[in-house]
Formats: sequence, C-alpha cells, structure tokens
Amino acid sequence: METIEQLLESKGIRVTAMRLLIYKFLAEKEIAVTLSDIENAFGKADRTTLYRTIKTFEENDIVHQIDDGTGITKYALCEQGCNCNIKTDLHLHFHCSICGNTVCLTEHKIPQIKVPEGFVAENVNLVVKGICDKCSGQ
Amino acid sequence: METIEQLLESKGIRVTAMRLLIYKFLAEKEIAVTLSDIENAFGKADRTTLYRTIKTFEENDIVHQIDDGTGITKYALCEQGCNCNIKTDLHLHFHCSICGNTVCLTEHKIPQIKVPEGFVAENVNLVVKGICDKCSGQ
DNA sequence: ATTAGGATGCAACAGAAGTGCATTTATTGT
DNA sequence: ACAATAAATGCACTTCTGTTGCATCCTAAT
Repeated sequence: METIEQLLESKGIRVTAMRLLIYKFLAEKEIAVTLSDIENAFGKADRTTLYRTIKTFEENDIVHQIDDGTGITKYALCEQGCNCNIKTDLHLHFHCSICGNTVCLTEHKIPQIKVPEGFVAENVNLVVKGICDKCSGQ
Repeated sequence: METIEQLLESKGIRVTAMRLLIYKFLAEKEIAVTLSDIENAFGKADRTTLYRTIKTFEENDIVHQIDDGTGITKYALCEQGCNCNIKTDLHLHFHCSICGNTVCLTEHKIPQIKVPEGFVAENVNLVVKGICDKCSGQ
C-alpha cells in the first residue's frame, strides 16, 4: 500500500498540505469533480492554487481530465486500471442527466473505431449520457 | 433541390437575410465552426444575433452541436444522412490536433456501447482525436 | 396602413479559464 | 543552523464563452 506522500514523491512533485487535502478529496469522491466543486469544498484556499494543483496532478498522470459535454471540465483520480496516458487503453465515462454526476467506467473499454483513409486516430473521447444506477432506482 | 428559403419555411421559421447568410456560411465550410468563427466572418453583425440564430437552427434540427473536447461548442449543418435528432443514429466526429478542425464523419456510426447493470444509455458522444487527412500529408 | 409578433442590436452579467507578480514556504548547499 | 535558491501559494486582474433583458426595427397578416 502506497501512501499519498510516496505517490507524489515518486512523481517528483513536492508534498504539501494543500496537495494532500485535494488528493484525499478526490479519493473520497467517486465521481468526477469540477474546479468549482473543489473550490466549494476548500473555501479558504485560493482558486488559483486549486487550479494549479489540479494542473500539476494532470501533468503527472495523477488525475485525468473529463469532458462530459456539460461544458465544464471535470477531473477524476487515475486508478489502477486507468492507464490514461496510454492511448490505446481508454475507458469511457458516463454522465447522468438527472443527478449530473459523471463517473468513470474503468472496466468498459472503448471498441476499436475505424476512421477514413488519411485520418490517423490517436485518441478517443467517449461519453455515454443517460441515467445512472442510483437515479434509475435500482 | 430544395432552396434554403424553402428549408427555413418548412421548419416554420422566418426567412431573413441574416439567416440566409449564416446558413450559406455553414454550408461553405466543411468543418464544424464556433460562434467566434461566425462572429469573425460577420464582423458587422451582433454576437447575440448570431448566437440566437444558431440556437434557432439547432432547435429546428438544421445544425447540430458538437463537443469536441476543446471546451468550445461547435456547430455543423445537418446533412442528408444526419439524423441527429434520432438518438440511435449518431455519427462520430474527428478533431485534428494539428489544424484544430473538427469534421463530421457522417458515414461512420458509433458501435453499440454496453453499460453496467442499472445504467440506462440514452445518448453517446464520441470524438476521435488525431491527425486529419489534410494534415497527415496524404 | 395599421398592428402584432418575431428578429435584431445594445448593454450588461455570470462563470470558467488563465496569467503576472508579490509573498510565503520548503529544499538544498555550505 | 543559516543563507541562498526554487517552488508553492495568494491576490488581482484579464479574456473568452455563453447568456439574458430591454428597446428598437422589420416583417407578415388583417
């Protein structure tokens, strides 16, 4: 079991109180969060700090960015099965139109997509919209 | 061959000079455009008018909205094969990381996506990112 | 021609994203 | 332990997209 401190150090970024708090916040949430979500949770901290912390996490493959079609960028922790830096191993995301939550469906891989001649596919973003398990009443 | 005037009338919306111009602009472009693109092309017109014109087109299934992951909403004309109002007939979009252009790959349909128990899929947004035919040098 | 309703233009606002700079905090070398 | 250095944080400000309210203009119908 790796501690958060060890994870940050292994990425070569400094361990600070702010970063540990934000990491824990992301770990507790099971859904993708926006910068505003983090801002609301850490009222005392400055927006810029949160913004740059998330950017640092993103650059070091600690979180990955999700564009679920709401127009607001969301972030989620990269998990064991999430090799989001490896282009051929992308999972998909599910956005619930009722609760507005977005979750990673890590175990669901994106099928191979064919593109026309001359096009080179490097990356795929797939968001399924609908009703999540909690809102569908099951 | 249906004229633009006839198309607008068939949708029950008024034919105005502005709308004809914007429609023609979209028809000439083969790529999805942002509101800013339209704004730059029609310097004299007000942003709000362009915004509301596009919204009107969207509500009447004349254009469809594309979220290609750039964070900026783009729009493209609905073509013959584009039944963007029918949820089961969604095509995919390709975003070029070099020229930044986004095109509709109308003939490429999105394969059936499986979601976990309890989740209800209603809609799918699929964007392939990579290098387009023009930028790949073919 | 008059009138009613939609279209357009102007102004203003909200939210997200991003940058520059000063200050604080942490790390390194002596 | 202390100074020097580099990174992290906080503050202020800017830009861009998207959006709404209101007044005015134009079009269409009677």
